[in-house]
Amino acid sequence: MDSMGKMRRTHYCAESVGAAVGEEIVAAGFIAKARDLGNLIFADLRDRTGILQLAFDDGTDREIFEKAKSLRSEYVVMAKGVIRERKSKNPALPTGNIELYVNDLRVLSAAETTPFEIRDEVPVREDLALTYRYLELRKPSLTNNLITRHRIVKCARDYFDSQNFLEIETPMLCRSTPEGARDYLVPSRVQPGKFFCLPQSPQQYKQLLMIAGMDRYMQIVKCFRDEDLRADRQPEFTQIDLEMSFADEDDIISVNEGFLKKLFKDILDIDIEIPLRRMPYKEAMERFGSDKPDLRFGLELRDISELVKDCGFSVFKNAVAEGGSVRAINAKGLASHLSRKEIDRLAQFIKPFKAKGLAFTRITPEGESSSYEKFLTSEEVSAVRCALGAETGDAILIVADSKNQVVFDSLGALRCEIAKKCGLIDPKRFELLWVVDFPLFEYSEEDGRYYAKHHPFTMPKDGDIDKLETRQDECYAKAYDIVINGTEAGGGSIRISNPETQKKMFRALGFTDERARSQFGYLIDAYRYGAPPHGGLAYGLDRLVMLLMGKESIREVIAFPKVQNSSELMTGSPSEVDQLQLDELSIKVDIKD
RNA sequence: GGCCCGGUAGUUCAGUUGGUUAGAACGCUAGCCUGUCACGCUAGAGGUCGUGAGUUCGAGCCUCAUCCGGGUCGCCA
Repeated sequence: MDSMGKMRRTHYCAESVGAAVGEEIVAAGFIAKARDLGNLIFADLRDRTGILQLAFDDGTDREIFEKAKSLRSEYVVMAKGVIRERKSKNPALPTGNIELYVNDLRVLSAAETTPFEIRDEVPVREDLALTYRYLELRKPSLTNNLITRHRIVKCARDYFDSQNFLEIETPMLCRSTPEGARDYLVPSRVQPGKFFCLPQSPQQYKQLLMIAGMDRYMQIVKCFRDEDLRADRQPEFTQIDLEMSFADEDDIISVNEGFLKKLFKDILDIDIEIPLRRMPYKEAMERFGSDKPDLRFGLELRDISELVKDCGFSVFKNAVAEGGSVRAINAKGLASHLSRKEIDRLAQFIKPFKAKGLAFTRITPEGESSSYEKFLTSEEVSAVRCALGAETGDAILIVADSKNQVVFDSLGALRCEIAKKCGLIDPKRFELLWVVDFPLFEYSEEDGRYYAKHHPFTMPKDGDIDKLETRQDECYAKAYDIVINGTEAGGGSIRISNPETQKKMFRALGFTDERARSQFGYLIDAYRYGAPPHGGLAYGLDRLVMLLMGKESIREVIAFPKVQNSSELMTGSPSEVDQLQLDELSIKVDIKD
């Protein structure tokens, strides 16, 4: 093995295009690929910026040439040489017109054959890749994801700094509060039997920072939720968290539209039009069956309850009679994509959303078929078709249920599934919108009580404050979500800053004064000493990066992600700990089967 | 906790109705090669078919259990 000695890098690989032909430079990195042609050797040198081709030939010093012959993939080297034009260019490579004609080569570290090839083109089983994540991260695509993530974080810091936000850190060891996601607990050694929890978000601290007069706060902050994982969910994730004083909904939204505009310009060179569209929650549900609608394609829902409430198809009739609805999607021009077999598959697809079935009509040039029209009068059939604008080539898909939520959930999921399967989504397109006017409460039939849809500090709409304790189902919230391509990228609300309103809110949620005081006493007290009106928003940074990079999984934009059972395969966490550690923390483990 | 999909060479995969010695590509090793860049050519090594039971004359293939990974519903104020 060689040592670097006094040799130091002068250029990153991709930067070498800026060097003059004939200039002597030093580059360093990993050997991506060595090609030995006999008396001519090429080696692709890779660093985080890209590839630079190293060249050795019969003009090369014999000792260096022999060393070059020994190069294998992933060897770590430092190479000094002269930039020269290539005899045969490679237009696929940014540095494809030049190469480094090496006159000094230091092999700094050899490498065993890696468990998988370090190439984007070769897919690797995910658990294997994650076990050797440090190798997978060498792949240019993964490297690029982390670089872009860095640029997004920097963009956020720069923008919010320019808008007078202060970045302030909040504690990672917090007080546990029930409701919401499960907490990760941290035992206190000095107070046996007591626990900290890791923050699900710095929500209460940032509100207290407003009361502290910090005026505008932001933080790039890790958050923790002990819930099951998904493609877009990790138990630890990062938020761009912010809060501002003397602000109402419009102020928060407009500051953030400035951020989003800069973000899309800086990262993707896309000009997004602001102000963004705003859509009330109710409209989002009725048109798209979702509170995070993907607006890159149509397939909107239509309520046909009125048209079929008296029809001869009992499924439709009963759904309406029992207080639910019958809603339809016209899959315009997709009848040929949606074969009987495919429709059967879709009927299975919506089962988890509790839909009992999927009614359909296919209108193809070859003929028509329908699962329900035979039960309807010809007037009813044409009324439905007319309402949906159905014509030859279309397929009508209908879900009926006595619970509207079931209809929304299944059709909402269905329209996304159809769009994905039929290729209706342009991957280069970005559709951003604010979903606003959320209900303040959510009723849990299981528990027989209302829960805060957002959190218990969310300000009701002006005018709804008097209804808090009597008509919970009619109360709306000063809350808003930023939705990008059907993904909730962030959300926030205006907070209650009046102690009287907060008291009402707790009562509406069924909290006794004592329970509110024991859980949130410090916060209730704080609002007694002067609180500016304030509100804020938090982005899911990982999701934002994933969306901007067009990635399918959040794991692709996190350096060391966890897998579905929340393990980290590389280090093997979580793990058992030494009995001494447990004893010191007064913890007894009792595993139930 | 439920449902669905997957696990075969270092990697990505194929493997017919259960039937001889389990294949391919890439990678790896060795040799040749002066313009390659998915280099080319020649030769070679490399397999507990995730694991454990069971059915069978015979299991990569069928059954059961289990482990690992992915997707999803519940869950995520």
